[in-house]
Amino acid sequence: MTIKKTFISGETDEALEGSVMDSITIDCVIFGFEEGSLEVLLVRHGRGIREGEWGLPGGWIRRDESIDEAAYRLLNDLTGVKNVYLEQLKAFGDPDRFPAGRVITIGYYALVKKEGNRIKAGFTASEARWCKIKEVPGLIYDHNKILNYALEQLQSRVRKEPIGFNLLPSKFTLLQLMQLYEEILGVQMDKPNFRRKFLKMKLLVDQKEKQKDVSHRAAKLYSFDDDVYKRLTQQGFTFEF
Amino acid sequence: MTIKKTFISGETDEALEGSVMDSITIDCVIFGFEEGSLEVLLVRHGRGIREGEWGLPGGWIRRDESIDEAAYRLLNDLTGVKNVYLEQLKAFGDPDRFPAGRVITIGYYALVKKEGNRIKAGFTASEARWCKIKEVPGLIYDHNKILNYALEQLQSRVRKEPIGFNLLPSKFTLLQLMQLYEEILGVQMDKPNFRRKFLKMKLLVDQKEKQKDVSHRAAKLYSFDDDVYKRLTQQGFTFEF
DNA sequence: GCAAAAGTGTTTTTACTACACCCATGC
DNA sequence: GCATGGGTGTAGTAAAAACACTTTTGC
Repeated sequence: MTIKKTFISGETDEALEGSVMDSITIDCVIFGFEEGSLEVLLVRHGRGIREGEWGLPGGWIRRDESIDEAAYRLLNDLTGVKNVYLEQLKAFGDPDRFPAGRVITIGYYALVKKEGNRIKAGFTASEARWCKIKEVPGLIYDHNKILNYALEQLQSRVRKEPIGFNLLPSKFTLLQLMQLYEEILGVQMDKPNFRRKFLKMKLLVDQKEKQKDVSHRAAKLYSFDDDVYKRLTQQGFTFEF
Repeated sequence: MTIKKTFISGETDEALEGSVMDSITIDCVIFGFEEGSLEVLLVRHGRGIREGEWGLPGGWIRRDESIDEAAYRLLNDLTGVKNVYLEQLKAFGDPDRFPAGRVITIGYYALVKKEGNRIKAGFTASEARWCKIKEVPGLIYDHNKILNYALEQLQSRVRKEPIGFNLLPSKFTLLQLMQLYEEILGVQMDKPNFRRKFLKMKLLVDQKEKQKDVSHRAAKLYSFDDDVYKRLTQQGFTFEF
């Protein structure tokens, strides 16, 4: 049984045949954060029965690249962004998850800064759009299942590793950071307590700058520095929220 | 490129050809706990260049079963035990991880109660043995990498879900439970504080029984009941250690 | 002055830690 | 009696939660 190797990517069958692995794909949950809402990047299905329906961006794995490299390549093709946080979720492989044959997919999730970075959805043949996490429609195949798993993983990770910053602009206020945590974890937090808890970690770098053009007292801007985090980690610090 | 579909399992090539998926395998980290030590089940490699070396048990995925089912089947074939805790880790897919061709493997880890359950290592062609986690030798392919990942996952999970019980006899003492946590997490704990913290959760079922034939005061026996946990969870309880 | 968010101070409650100490059992 | 692990009590410390309050800025 040979499966036509196009379903999301716009590359041609001929270019793919033989150069990629059989029966294994990658699907990627790309998270963004804008105006207080967590969002995910969806693409419209190009061909086949499910044409017009939305799904997660995905593609095939080349024979000479690792699965991490494949995920990174696909992500870069779709969004044009580099240096994003990318991590594997796990493999999804129910026998009937893909109608045209037995295909196992390896799920990934990525966190991207949306500041300025307009996604270049036009790179592939498919249309792409950001969708608020609470408004995600029914997706093709088992993509809702993959998305839910990605959300759980994000909720779990964000409390144990300082990865939330990957969704914020490089300079951000403490309130933005708190709202990000509130949105991801689905909880309400106390502003004063959040400030103290985060500042006590000495993890944030004071940018000696303030917000501009806001109709209230301007907040200090901070940034996250991975070197600072590494230094603290070596001193025995463990991030936990 | 066709890869001979035998490397750990003793099944014949002929029986496998066509019935299983290409280029995707499963490898399973099976944890046990005995005499205060965490152990892992290793099998001796049957054929090929690496003959005689040790590795993780693994096998192929049939075209009509899910990957979870495949892992469960392989686990049952090797150990004979059922109703074990089994969870996927992730996919491992460096291009050169498997010398005879491009094969992606999906890692699983299992927790088994060793009480009485002698493993039936003879079921497959390979020899099998339990190995203390601190004495694991160099393994074939990337199996040490998979094992390390499994250990990290176990350490992470055991603090957030009550899964440690799957490694203990169905009736156990609080000290046994504490030693299990000490061994898995690699820390020393305070006995009185451990007792209180665990008992306060109201998660353990008092078996109204005591140890016998011990040369010290006999300890109460407890058991873990999944229904009790579910009930507590519904009431808003979240396990955390 | 008012609204809106920034930022500080303080009190209360809760959880964690580190011990000291008594209990039961086999040898 | 003593070694071994079972089990309880308690004081001190640190963290988390709740909430009142002051500050800055644009309109």
